[in-house]
Amino acid sequence: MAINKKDEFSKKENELSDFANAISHPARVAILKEIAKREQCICGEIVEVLPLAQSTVSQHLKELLKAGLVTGTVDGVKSCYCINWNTFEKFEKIFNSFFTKTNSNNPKCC
Amino acid sequence: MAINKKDEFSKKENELSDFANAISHPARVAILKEIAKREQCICGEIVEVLPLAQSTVSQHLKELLKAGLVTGTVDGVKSCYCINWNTFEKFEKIFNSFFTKTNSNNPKCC
DNA sequence: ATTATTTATCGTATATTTGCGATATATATT
DNA sequence: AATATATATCGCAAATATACGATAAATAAT
Repeated sequence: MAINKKDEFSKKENELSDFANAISHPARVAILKEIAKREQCICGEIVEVLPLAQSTVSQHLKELLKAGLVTGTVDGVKSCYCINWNTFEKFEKIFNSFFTKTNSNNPKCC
Repeated sequence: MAINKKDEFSKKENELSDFANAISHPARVAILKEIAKREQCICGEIVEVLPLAQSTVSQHLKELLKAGLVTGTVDGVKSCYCINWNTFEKFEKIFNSFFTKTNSNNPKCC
């Protein structure tokens, strides 16, 4: 883009969009699903399941880490990833506070 | 990207990531917030509030429409937008079914 | 009829994302 | 020590997203 305008928005707006951005690609949804299913997951197991190259999966995992949706620990040569439920809870709270469905069946709505 | 691999993922994974993608920019979060606050919102009122050009806001609204997060009706020269709560409910269901927090305080997790 | 207002669309520039192969790095195995 | 294995990072190409000004289109006001 010409200029990045994200700073012009509030912190909460950015927190919410950052979280959403982390799950805005089906590969990252699939990765989270895989980790959640197994409770914890070795990187290689994710690579096996996904239709993507190892380096690409590694990049997606890095993004999920940066956004705080997963935690990662090194276990020898292997890397173990888990869901960071705290972040999910935080997101749920922010999400609800923003979009409280106060007037869902308002006749004025189009 | 070299090749778009989104087709390789399931329909549900794509539905979830598409919804998340729609709210993955603070401008779109701010737009949704503004509409939710006023129950319904004329395009011009959103443009007034946001730090973006009219054409840019229009583009963001188009994306929100495409993703089904808002509905839009024409009222003379003006355009009226409302939150489509059905989509939000649908998202909530898919989101919960994917990430059921079955083992949140599992000691195995890292 | 002409002009003003409102919003959508087009064209364009730039930034970011996605994806992969190649390579680096770090631990395990022989 | 040499080799194998697992994962992260680098560099690049291509696709998308973001942003704006200019313009089109459609209705309202004069």
